Amino acid sequence: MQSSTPATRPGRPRSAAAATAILAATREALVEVGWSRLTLGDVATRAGVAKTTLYRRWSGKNELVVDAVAELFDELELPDRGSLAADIEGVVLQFAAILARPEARSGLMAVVAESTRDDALRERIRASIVERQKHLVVLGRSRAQKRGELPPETDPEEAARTADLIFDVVAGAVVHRTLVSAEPVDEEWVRSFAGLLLNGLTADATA
Amino acid sequence: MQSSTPATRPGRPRSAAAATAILAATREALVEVGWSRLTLGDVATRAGVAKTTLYRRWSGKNELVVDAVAELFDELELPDRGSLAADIEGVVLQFAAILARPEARSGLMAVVAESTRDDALRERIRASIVERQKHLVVLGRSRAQKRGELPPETDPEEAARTADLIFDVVAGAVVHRTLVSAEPVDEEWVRSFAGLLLNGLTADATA
Amino acid sequence: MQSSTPATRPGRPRSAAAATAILAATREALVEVGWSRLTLGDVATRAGVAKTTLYRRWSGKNELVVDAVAELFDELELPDRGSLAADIEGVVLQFAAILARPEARSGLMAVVAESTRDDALRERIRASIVERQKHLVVLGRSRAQKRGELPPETDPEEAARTADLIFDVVAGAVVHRTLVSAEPVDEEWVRSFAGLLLNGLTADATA
Amino acid sequence: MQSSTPATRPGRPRSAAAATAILAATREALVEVGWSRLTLGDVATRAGVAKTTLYRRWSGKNELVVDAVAELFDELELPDRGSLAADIEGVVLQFAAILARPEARSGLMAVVAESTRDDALRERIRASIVERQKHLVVLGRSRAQKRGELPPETDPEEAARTADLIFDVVAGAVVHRTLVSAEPVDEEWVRSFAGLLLNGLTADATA
DNA sequence: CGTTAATCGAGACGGTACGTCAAGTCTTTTC
DNA sequence: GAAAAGACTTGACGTACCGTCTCGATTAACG
Repeated sequence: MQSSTPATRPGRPRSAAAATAILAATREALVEVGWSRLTLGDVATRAGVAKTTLYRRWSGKNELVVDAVAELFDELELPDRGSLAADIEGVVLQFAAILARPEARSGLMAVVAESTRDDALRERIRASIVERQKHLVVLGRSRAQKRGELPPETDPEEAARTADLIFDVVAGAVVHRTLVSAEPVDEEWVRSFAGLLLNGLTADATA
Repeated sequence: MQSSTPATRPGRPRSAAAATAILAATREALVEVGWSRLTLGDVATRAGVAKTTLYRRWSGKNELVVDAVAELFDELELPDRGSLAADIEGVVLQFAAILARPEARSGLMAVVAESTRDDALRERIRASIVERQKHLVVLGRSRAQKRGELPPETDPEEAARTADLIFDVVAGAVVHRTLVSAEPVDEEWVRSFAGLLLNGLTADATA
Repeated sequence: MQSSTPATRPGRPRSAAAATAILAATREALVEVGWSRLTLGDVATRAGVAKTTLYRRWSGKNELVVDAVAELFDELELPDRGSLAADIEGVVLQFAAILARPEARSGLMAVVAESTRDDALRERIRASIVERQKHLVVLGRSRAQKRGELPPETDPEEAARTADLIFDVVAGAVVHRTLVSAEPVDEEWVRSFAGLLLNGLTADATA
Repeated sequence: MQSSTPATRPGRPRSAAAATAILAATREALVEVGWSRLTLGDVATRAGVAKTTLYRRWSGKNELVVDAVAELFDELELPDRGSLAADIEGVVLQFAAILARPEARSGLMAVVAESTRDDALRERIRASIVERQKHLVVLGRSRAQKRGELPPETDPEEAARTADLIFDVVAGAVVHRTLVSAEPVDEEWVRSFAGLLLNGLTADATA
């Protein structure tokens, strides 16, 4: 039944603590020196681990940082705030808060940049970060539909396309505001943005 | 008065052709090897120039790539297509076409990533790329106002904030769709996105 | 009396075959990759043995190779060819034949080199290789004395010194010819060398 | 006429001081840590030079050590001591004195060992060390011939073969005595050895 | 028309990090 | 308790670029 992961392999098992320490050390190094000056040797030292141990588990800097950053986004959640507008504002603020942390800022765009020439890396980003958070959009919509704020979807394919569009707009806008425009994602901006998005969605539905 | 750019400095003047050749070589290298494998030595060789010459004019890889990529975005323009929706769709498609080119994909996100820890670099990006294209938003809006599609703005400060918001939403969404989701910005997606944006803007205005 | 090899010790007994396999694997590896690229991990793999087993019996590469090479020199013997000249020529040719084998060439000088900074290793080489073959000189001399080719020795201490000298001259000349000058030890050279040595010894004796 | 070595090549010329410092540092390191623990990084540090500078000029540890050791043997000379016996004893003592120095002991046998699997290295050793010192044999012989201690040679090819034989015997015996037998090359041993050699040569000539 | 001074090419330089490899140890389960 | 298996720490490897430097050789404007 569990044959894919044999109960016990021969030889000394991999230290479970090492992975944790390495990812934490990676984030620590991202905070202190940023992506481009981050070296795997330094990460290994910080984690109290040999460089070879690190290379045994990750194929390089890119993959390591994706995993280290992905854990940050697992904090995101969507508490029910009573209205679609409030839910959007809430999750946007959470997202912005994560992006404000230097370990995310430094690493995220860098691996996205690298992924433009590395399909495996892009897939890893998609699987570890993007897809893992996309459920928030689906959850928010279904709540809004229950509340009657949005009409029930008819075509499931169309629904998936819209979810993707919303995700691109929300994530893209917040990232661009934060990293490119370098302006704060404060309550005022979030209200404007959520208003724009909400009107777009509801008007769009009736159009 | 001529102190800012002295008419003639003593000594041999800098070769005008060199700068052009270097920027072209940079884009060529970006296409072939991407950002992370791009080396200034290679760029110099491609440009038929000594490394010294390159360093005399740019302080490093980041600054060089910003300049090389910035030129790409100067192609953007906003021909009058008769309606706000058509104008938005047109410029989004143009923007997506540039982002589809490997010299832009590889370089743009990378320098943005670097800029999270380098204020001078971020300012250079803002000045060379972001601000230089933001006029498109202003131009589009004023056209739409003339056509009566959008109400005239009352508060100029509010107008500037809205222009920034629109820019972040448009640029962010297209970049995210292209580089993170890695899905094509085709006519269907553009229509959906422009619809969302347009409804958001007009409904927002009347709300 | 059985204390040296207790009939049954607790636990799994050491495999007797392992030592043989390891030494053979060492020689095999010496032939294929030479001393400097020989790794204990590779030897263990070739011998079908875990690295741990190897380290349990030898303290390192040097000791292992000394043992592996020493076995080669046990082939040397001194059949009675009827005259001192013929005996010298015979043993020199045998010695040269062993030195011509890659497992000896690669390993022998390397461990000698290491032994210049490792007294224990030098002693191991002396005991395993040098002293074990020095009896050939003594045997050859006593035969020549019986034949009347050499006068009987008077001072046993002087006799030991002369034996050492002969050994150094013979072994040194052959090694130097083979490994440094990289010229073949063919019959012509052996005849010249044996002639030189024989004249030196007999003239020296009468002088 | 001097086109083989162009007067000035383009680019920054190589530092002359670097080569000197590197070879001296190599010998220093040989003394302190020996061959097997000698690392090129350490040599570079000791020489106050970057590792790359070292690799730009030598292809590896072997070649570097050959050059470093070769310089030691340039001290050898053959002052006229009045008789062939005295000349031999003198040069043997000089040779032994060099071999007694740890920088020679550690390095010499090691590169010879390596050369058993590297033809280019063996050739380098031959050219830098062996051939460069072989003239001592030729010089000693011609002096002895002038003195009437040795008959004039008739066949030049035979003369060359004999010179090679003598070199192998002398160098081989001293090296073996010093490094393998690990016994001192003192005046007593040298007298015995020179006697053996001298008798062998003169008797050989009359045989 | 010959200074003069900054440019240009070339390439060596001191560094830093790379990703790999082997050494020798330690921690598992199996025999 | 020895053995096979393999993860572990350590440290050197040889390479690639970095950004700086030192050369001789141009190349203009200025005197």
